[in-house]
Amino acid sequence: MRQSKLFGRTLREAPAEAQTPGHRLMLRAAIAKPLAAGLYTWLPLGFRVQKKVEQIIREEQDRIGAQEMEMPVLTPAETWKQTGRWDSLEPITFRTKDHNGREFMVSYTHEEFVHLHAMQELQSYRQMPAMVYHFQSKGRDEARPRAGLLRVREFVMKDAYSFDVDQAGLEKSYAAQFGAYEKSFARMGLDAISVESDTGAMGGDVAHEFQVLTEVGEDRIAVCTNCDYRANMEKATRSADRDGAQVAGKVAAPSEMRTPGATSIEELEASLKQPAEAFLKTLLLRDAKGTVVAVVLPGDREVNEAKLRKILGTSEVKFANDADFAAAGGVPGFIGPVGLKVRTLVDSSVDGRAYIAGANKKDLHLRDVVNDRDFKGERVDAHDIREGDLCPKCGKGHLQIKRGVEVGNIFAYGTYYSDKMNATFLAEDGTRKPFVGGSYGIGVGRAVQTIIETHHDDKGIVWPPQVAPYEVHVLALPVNDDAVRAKAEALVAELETRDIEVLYDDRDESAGVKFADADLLGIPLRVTVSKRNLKENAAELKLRSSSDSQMVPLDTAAERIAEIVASWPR
RNA sequence: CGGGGUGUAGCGCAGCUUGGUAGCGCGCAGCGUUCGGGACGCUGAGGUCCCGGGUUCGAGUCCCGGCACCCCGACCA
Repeated sequence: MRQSKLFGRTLREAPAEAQTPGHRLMLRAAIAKPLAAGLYTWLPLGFRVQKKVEQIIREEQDRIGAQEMEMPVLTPAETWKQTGRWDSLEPITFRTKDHNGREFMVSYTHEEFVHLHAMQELQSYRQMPAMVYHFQSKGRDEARPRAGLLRVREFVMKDAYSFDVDQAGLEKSYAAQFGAYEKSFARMGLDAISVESDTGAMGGDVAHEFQVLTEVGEDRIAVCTNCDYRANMEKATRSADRDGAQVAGKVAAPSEMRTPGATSIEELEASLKQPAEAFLKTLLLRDAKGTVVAVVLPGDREVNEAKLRKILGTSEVKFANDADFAAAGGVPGFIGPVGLKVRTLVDSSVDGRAYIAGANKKDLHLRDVVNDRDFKGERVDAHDIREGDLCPKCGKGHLQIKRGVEVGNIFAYGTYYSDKMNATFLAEDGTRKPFVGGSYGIGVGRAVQTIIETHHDDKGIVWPPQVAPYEVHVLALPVNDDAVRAKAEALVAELETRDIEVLYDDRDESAGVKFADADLLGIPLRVTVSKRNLKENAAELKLRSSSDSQMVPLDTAAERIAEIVASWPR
């Protein structure tokens, strides 16, 4: 490919909207360009990277026996209505109608439709296990697209679906996908770790996310310093780090104390000279239906909304209003669990000690409040874990909070969809049984930008060879020198006959511009054919990932380059 | 959806306070000199100043309304 003809120019300065390093480099190196908020066009260089990433995923899916197919982007409403997701996905999906008024959704995911096909194609247990996948665009009307390709409104996902006869089969399929994911991400140069995750809109119980730890990520991940425990914050738990021994017997009954104007934990800490953990924090919240619930936590803990939503089975948790307070018998600023007339959830981090809690009377708190003696509630895990908490798995290591980009996820949802859709097969015993399934997604564009986020230096991208848009970048210096141009073009031609992917910088630009652009584009091997090098009848070879270079005789340069390219991982 | 910010040439920005013929750098085109780390000179092209309404003799600038984009949060895979 002649760089002078390349559709896509490099930029010396990044557009102002670009925030993360990868986003800036993606725009400067002409990988992809925005069309509207959260909608991106792949330019030719980026398109090649996307296709290479897809090919790696494809090979690993094929290796575990998944079969590639393709389902449409536009999907009919009736099927979504069978599983209830037509309504539940309403806020974040794009919808349209055909000329007859029939409703469609731009596919958000394809569980419903792959089940529809499975019902027709998989009639007998003999045909399972079965796995299919496709690369297809997904539409998601994100409230806030951000950071280039990291969160967009339309993107290509590899989504795979497994169908098994029972739970044991599903576990095998799940493990196979897990392995394929590890291989896929490693091959594309991503250091992805698996973490336990919430199942969100997909339903089911078991789920893992594959996260690449980087500061630009928007997910928060708890990672143990000692063992392999890692979990998304919306799922992470911790080991109790203090003795929860019941001490109620030695503690006096609650007594009132005056705390005028102290309506927050901070004010109580200051006025009573006690640490935050000596207090009980009581939150009065209401769910999407307006049902009110109280959540009791130690004063030094925050509630995790994702956990709470899951516990309550609701899509939304808001603070209660004045009427809710009145109905529950609480006073804002002085609310406490004792005597509260509302469903009460007590977080697992509340232990047996004597706490100071709101008295549900203005300017009054209670001291010596003990859980399960002075108040009772359902025990739940609804708190945010934080840096330094004890690992729930090994009990020795401490948890660190890191940021990550979710590049893939796998869900074992079981019969969640087949039950709702009555999707069954004929089992060995002659009865009809529901498919036991899982779904497995990878965001291709997000993976590409994450590769850039984690493979660059101050000059530009440093592509892992396996996904680089081209393998070799040949620079002619200067291109209007007849001898230089002739030698460079001969070399390019020879490399291309060896099936090496070459970008040839034939632009009439200065050396500085060409070297700077080569660094920016990040093609793994740079080959300079110049007037200077020609005096020694040599070409200079330099790896983008290294600062060293070597001179090789021109007549054996193609051979040497082919060796280097052949040595790269595939 | 809440909070904040920004819309002026392909990109980065100034001009707006105090209304009076739209600028700078990079990039782009032509010519010449250069040619191993973002060269130099000369000439030139390129703008519905986000959109609509208003005030005014006159609006990029002031007022009203809208839209778009970015950031933080909420939400979300």
